[in-house]
Amino acid sequence: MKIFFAGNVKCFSLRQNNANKVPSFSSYKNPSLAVDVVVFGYNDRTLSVLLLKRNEEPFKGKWTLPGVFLGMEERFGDACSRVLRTKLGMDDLYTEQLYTFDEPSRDPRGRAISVAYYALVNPQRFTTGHKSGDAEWFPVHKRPFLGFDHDEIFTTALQRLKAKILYHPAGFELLDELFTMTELHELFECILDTTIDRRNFRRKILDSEYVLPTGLKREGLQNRHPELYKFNRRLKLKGAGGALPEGPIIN
Amino acid sequence: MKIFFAGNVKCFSLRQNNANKVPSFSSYKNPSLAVDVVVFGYNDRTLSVLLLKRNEEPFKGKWTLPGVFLGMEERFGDACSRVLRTKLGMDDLYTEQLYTFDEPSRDPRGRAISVAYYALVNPQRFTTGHKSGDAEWFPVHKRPFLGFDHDEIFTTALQRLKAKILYHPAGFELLDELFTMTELHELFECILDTTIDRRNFRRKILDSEYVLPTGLKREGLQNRHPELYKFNRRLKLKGAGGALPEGPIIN
DNA sequence: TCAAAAGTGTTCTCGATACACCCATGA
DNA sequence: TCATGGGTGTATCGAGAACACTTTTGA
Repeated sequence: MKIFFAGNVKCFSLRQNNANKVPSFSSYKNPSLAVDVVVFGYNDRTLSVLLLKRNEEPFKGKWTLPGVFLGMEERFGDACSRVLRTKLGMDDLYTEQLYTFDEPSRDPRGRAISVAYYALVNPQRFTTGHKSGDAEWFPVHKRPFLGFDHDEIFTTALQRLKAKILYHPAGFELLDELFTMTELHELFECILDTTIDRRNFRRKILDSEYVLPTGLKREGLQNRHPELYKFNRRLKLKGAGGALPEGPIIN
Repeated sequence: MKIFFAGNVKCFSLRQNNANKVPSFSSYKNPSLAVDVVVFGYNDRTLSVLLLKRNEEPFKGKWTLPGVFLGMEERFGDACSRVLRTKLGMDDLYTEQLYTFDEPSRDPRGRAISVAYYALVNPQRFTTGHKSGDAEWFPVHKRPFLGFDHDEIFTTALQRLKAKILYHPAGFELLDELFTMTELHELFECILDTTIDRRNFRRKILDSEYVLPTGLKREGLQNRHPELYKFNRRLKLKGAGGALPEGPIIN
């Protein structure tokens, strides 16, 4: 076994492999790896985040983001899905890698690196079936202080979400399969924390190809029955490497 | 010592600490951690990337991004700076965390996770003093195929850079302290790989507060001496959490 | 018949685009 | 004096912002 850069312990070591000339790592003395997930939900005209109450030290009794430690053969994205499935009973969510947090003192137990993800979910899809009874939705503006560095992670996620929905049809993941134009409008106003002219918003969305009319109407309300739309999942995204649409969804 | 989630090896373990009730990690059997850096340089109207030729297996003889393994107490951002300083003799560059790459087979030696950064540099600042003689600039459109998953990392970085310079005054880091409007114009055309009307670009930049006139002129050319500008480093960034200016720098 | 929300249309303005022209310099 | 790039001005067009009116529904 050989440690490179003598005098400064590195996060790897090499073993010579006899079969071929490619050496291989011996996994040894590396920081712990974790995934933390900012789960955003939208319901009742409110953007919320799902938090777990810790029942172990450190930060026992504090609210934190759900997370897990990475499996030795596992990918971060899979660990993220595992958090959602195991701890929250959620499947098939929109998820995106956010940022990697590595402040050495972020976990008092020792060096732990967290690759943060965020997920978008329509909470009505998962009203029952939490595996963990300690999970609770908090409106983003009324959330408690979080343990670890999770306040920073959350803030980064919210900032990313705000920037994202302007250029990418991710926001639709927060709504039901069918939704009215007013519901979509309120969602954008809520996430961006601003007001948008209702009529200009409608025209902008309809002129784009993000949304398809269904001919159905939402009934049972006290007023005129609004038309129901659905997200156009066959939309071809243009722009930088197919990652972005041609222009902003709204301004 | 106790391994949680028995039957599925996790990337951490806990030791009870007797002094208080906070357990601590024993660093053990975790994937190797590395930092890889996409160094962008702009010179002679060309955007280039700095690559290193490997003289060890795996990928011996192939070009790769410069990188290092993370020190046990080191932060990724510091490791990134260490790459630039130690391997390339560069200091004080604009750097930004890009993405974390974790494909299990990305390194044939074993599980290795790479947190990728990109850096912007004016190559003329570092024409001499490479610590490594195997470093070479390649125009981004004439680069060779890279070892490991570094083609994917590079592509992600270029995509990010293109999106970034539209909304954030990062591009200035690629130019000299003083630059002409034409040089700035050519930089944007080069990175975005498009043509921009020279006169509209000038007005847009001057109407913004990204650039300050110096009263100096670039002399020694064969034509009219163009005015020199400098980047306005006291610019207050507005928008989402101070991360973004009010609107796009150009469209 | 009335309140409340949904749906449609019009005007105005500002910024982006597409241009043409003059100026300064060294060869 | 001329080629070359630098600097300035202007007309046009379209998208976005501001805003008013009609329609549908249940109470």
